[in-house]
Amino acid sequence: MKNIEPKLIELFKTGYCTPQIARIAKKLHEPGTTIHYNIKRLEKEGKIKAYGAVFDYKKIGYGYCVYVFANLKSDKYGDPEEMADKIAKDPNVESVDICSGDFELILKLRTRDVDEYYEWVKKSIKLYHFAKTLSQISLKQVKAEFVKL
Amino acid sequence: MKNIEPKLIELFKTGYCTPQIARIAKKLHEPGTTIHYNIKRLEKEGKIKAYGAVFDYKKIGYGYCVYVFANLKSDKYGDPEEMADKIAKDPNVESVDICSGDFELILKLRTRDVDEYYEWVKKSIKLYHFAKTLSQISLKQVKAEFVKL
DNA sequence: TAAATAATTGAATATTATACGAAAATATGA
DNA sequence: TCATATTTTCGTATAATATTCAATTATTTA
Repeated sequence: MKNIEPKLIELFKTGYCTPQIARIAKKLHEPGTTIHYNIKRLEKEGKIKAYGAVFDYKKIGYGYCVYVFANLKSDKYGDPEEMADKIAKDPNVESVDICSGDFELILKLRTRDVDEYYEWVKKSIKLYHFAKTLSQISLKQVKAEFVKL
Repeated sequence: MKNIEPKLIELFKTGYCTPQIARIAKKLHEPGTTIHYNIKRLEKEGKIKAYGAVFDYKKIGYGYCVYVFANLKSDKYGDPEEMADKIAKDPNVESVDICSGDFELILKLRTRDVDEYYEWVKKSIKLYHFAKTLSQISLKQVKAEFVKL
């Protein structure tokens, strides 16, 4: 068939969704126009970055979830933001945080399985100038993106 | 005024949003009804758990972000899922993962500031039977929930 | 290969978001 | 304090959108 599913999943990761004003209006017992006004303000102020879907990652072939703690090589050590921005573009990376302590970066990574994870690590050591990484594999994802799984 | 904003933020954390079928149809050059059908199937199969918003957490008063690694006390050590489920209900907790290694649990926590974080820790040690915790404070959130911040 | 099941699609309908304007509430400044 | 400006609320009208339905086509199953 047309196999629209993967395209939808890609679009829904960070967008192509919108608030249900009518439902919210009923729920909060306020006029729809008032809800509309308040939402538009939230968006204009930049408080809302995007509307998207939360998936059952196991069911869409991203069941393998790893937290990666990374050190950058000395040439990039002083400027973790440059690498962080580059890593943020990686479609397998759900989150990127810059930290103090033993590691400069904390990543949350989603892949299909161990094999894909291994491929990712090999690629990333070069690409992102990792000096050392420590990984913590999630045995069970109980909650993600504020949604109970 | 009515101060609808906090209510909206609460609703948008895990729901009250919906796909934009018309926009997707245009983007993918497919009929709206086909898009509709495929989305409904994704939902029925449980591949999509929810539609919600991603925020600029700093702007909505949740700018302090901490990764918490936790050990459970011996009485709960053998059954981390029970505690994980309880922690998952915590509105400050964005994610909960059960892990192997030095710590059983990895949490991602969002609070207004250090003070609120400290209050959370004090509460949680008792409430969630933590034996030991290690915290990693995010200095800068570069990406979260697949959205570049 | 026949029958059953699943997926695509257009037309009709129901629902929903949005634009607009008026009124109310709040903030600002002398 | 009062007048004025700005922000927020909200009803009505309209535009846009999702959804239902039924027919057609494609795919799977036996």
